[in-house]
Amino acid sequence: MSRKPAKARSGAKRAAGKTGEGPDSRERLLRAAHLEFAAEGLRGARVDVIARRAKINKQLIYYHFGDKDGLYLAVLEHAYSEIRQKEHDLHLADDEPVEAMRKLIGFTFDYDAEHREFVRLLINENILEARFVRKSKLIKQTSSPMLDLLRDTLKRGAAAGEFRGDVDPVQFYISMAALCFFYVGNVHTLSALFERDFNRPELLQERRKHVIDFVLGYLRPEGTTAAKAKRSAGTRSMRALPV
Amino acid sequence: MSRKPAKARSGAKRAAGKTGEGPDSRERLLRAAHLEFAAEGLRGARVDVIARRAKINKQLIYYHFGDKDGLYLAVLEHAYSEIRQKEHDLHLADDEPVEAMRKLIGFTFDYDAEHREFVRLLINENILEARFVRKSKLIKQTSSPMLDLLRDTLKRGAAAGEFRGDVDPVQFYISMAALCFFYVGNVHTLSALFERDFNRPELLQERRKHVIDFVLGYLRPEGTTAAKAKRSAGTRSMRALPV
Amino acid sequence: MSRKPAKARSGAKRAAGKTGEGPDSRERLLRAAHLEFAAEGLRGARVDVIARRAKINKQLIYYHFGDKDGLYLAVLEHAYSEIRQKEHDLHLADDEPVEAMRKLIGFTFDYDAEHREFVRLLINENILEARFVRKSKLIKQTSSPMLDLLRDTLKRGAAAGEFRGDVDPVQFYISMAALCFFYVGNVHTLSALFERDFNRPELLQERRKHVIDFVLGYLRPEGTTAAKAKRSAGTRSMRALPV
Amino acid sequence: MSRKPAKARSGAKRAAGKTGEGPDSRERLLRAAHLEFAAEGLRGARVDVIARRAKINKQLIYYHFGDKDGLYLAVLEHAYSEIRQKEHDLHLADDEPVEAMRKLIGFTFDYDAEHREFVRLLINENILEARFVRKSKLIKQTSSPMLDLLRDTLKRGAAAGEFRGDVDPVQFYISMAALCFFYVGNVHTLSALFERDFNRPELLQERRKHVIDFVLGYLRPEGTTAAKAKRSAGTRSMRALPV
DNA sequence: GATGAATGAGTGTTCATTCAT
DNA sequence: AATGAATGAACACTCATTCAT
Repeated sequence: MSRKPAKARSGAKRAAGKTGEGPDSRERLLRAAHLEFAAEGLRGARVDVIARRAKINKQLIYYHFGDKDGLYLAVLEHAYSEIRQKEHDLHLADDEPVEAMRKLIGFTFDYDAEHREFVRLLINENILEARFVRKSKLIKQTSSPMLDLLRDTLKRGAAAGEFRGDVDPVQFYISMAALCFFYVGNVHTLSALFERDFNRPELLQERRKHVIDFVLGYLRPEGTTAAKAKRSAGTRSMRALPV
Repeated sequence: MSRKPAKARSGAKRAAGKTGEGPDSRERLLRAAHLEFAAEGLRGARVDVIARRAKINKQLIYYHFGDKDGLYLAVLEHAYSEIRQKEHDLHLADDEPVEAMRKLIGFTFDYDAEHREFVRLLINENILEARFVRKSKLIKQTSSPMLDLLRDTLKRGAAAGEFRGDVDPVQFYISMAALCFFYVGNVHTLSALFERDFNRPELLQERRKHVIDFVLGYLRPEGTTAAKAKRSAGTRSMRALPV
Repeated sequence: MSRKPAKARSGAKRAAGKTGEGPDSRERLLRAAHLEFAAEGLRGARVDVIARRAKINKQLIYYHFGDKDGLYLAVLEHAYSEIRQKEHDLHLADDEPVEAMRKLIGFTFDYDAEHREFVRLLINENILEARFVRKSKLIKQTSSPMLDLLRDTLKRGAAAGEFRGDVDPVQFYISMAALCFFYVGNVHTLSALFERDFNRPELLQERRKHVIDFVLGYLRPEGTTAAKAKRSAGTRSMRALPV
Repeated sequence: MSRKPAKARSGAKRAAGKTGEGPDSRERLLRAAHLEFAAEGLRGARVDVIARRAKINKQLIYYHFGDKDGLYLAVLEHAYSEIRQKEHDLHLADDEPVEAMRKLIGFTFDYDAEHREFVRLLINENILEARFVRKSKLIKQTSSPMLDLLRDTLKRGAAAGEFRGDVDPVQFYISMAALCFFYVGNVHTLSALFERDFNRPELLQERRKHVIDFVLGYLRPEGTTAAKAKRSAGTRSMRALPV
């Protein structure tokens, strides 16, 4: 890592994807690096291990990405891109506010639960004080649409008398993300302290339900019964809002 | 060739505290290690750096703690102990439910915000899959009292008609911890994505208020106005529930 | 923290020999390691010293042999291979029994005397309780032919009435090896105790003669005069039977 | 070892033995050191391990023996002394030549077989090029009587027509020692190569018999039948001639 | 694109030895 | 005589990176 600065080749090429190289060594490399960086962190990850896992020669990493940092950034951008792509396919604006919110929370939870390497990657990026996210325009550009969407949903819900009216969208977004993310990210210490395995499917579902319940419980307008907010807490798979 | 890590010394002595040996190198060592492990993780932390910061000879680390892992475990246990000690001094059971809850949330948030190294340590411990927390009886033993206390507070609040009655204490605890912890732990990526500095004092206070609001909003019994739950959101510094 | 030794490279290549890479760093490495291990033992040998002597980068040792143990094993196998190779070129079976035996003893003595590092290596390997010899199939496989040859020679000699008939080949081999090996291996304490330098050429020759005399003296069939066994005790350089 | 030269306390005291200290910490220390040095060699032996095994404080070693080398020398001298003491109690001169020789060989073999740590110590001392034996007057002084005794026995045997007359006592001594010592010292590689466990009691006895047979076979005067030399090859426990 | 060999700067750990009491 | 704490100098091994082809 940053022992001697080298110039990364890629750039435009990186975005362009495969240029007809072997089967797809670049893809394999990114995948292997993603797993290794998630599991070990930037510093902990070993270039040799990544190369071995991707079944490529170590030098190729330097050829493609300049250095370890370059590879890490590529992995991070790739991971964000993937999510944004999936988000693009969702149409939350078409749903009613409560239903949209339910979907949003459920999807966020599910995505975190099913993509622990991604959660790990974000945790690691915070340990690095977001050094790479800050560097990447690509990543930052894609976060505003989701906030706009959330703001709109909250507004529609408040107008319909289904949500309370004093909700700050940014704080709300952070809270919702927190309720999902924290559980997945801290599952090991939680499991150790409470002496149960929070990764068991039943407990995951229990948590999922609780999170939806928790968020909708907060969103209730003053004087509203919670009962209404309770039906069909299990709707799944829509859209994730990564941190 | 394999080298076998030796066993660490002390134990009883460790708990007994300083024996009057001047500037107390052992204390300095733990403090320096805490900071280094929090900043760099177990693997990333450098034994040399810790020794230099503690102004002791590197070998002394091995003399006192056996190896790097031993030092890490000691730091972890020390960190948990410190909090438990502080908890012991608080008397949440003496307060009314709503007030107690307010204090609890406020303190949790404040503790996380003021002890980022501790938050980091826990994040890192999760990256290690809680390998060390699981190993430590000391740490696990001290988690149950706090859960009992929380359970009791929720029960009292529900009985008084101030809290909803269907709250699972464990899930609730995790959620409350999440709302505080996540903000501190992920402040860098959040700041980068939303392009503002979430560490600024005003934003910290705004978050603090939001978290209390969010939790109490959820706790409202059905049909209750949120207004009541809003007064005096600023009570500070009581008790933290670390993960 | 535990570090796991990596696996060594090559294998086939190792046997294949140099690939034309100039001064052949691998060869130099083995030679340097042989000397260092012989002089200092496995534990006492210093990787840095070996690297310096071989004029290569220390890391290369790990690249080629995995770890210090791997290098030691390679040296051991290389040393045995060399001898076996030399043995292959000798044709003891073509000689008359007494002459063959004389050659065999002389060569064993000479080889030990001229390859003290090899003697040292074996001594060291015994200190290690033959941990590496036991591990190596290569080494074990090549020991049986020489035993067969010895058995055959003894049989031929007995049939011709030149050797006694009750000789156990294994015990005999050990005894012959002992008479040569011990002198070389313990030359320093022997020299100190008897206050003379047993490494002086005349003393070496005296010993050589004595050993041949001793063995042939034992081999005499009952009732035979020793005189016959005495002629031409000086034949040299044929075949060594290392331990 | 020789990192900073320190002055050993002992000297006269060392020879004088205990001066009324604890139970016998000095004895325990020597015994523990003997085992550790035999097993690991001078360099390989660990001062901490010795201290732990002897159940004394590490510093005491430095108090008593100055440094590691001093302790090693003390162990070596102690080991030699012990044997000389035992030798003193034997009265080989009283036996008939053949019987005396038989006893001598048997005892040498038995002593080596039963005191492998001593064998190891000597091997190690040779690796050190007899640096310490050479330094020690005590050790050298005690080797001549045994050579005189051997010379006398050979002379008596030759005069009686029971031994050949051309035997060099020094070479003979070395050969006899070799036949015993080598087997014990190289038992591990021998066992590995011949794929049997040469430490098994039956094989030890077989070897013992062979060695006596071998030596007496050599000693036969010209024209003598071996049969005579064969009776009662099993007499035991008399006197050892260490190297 | 792709590869094997090579390298310098660490990195955790060990060890004999000394200090202060 | 005895002890716990402290230290400097190694030491085996690792890792990101570059060279030559």
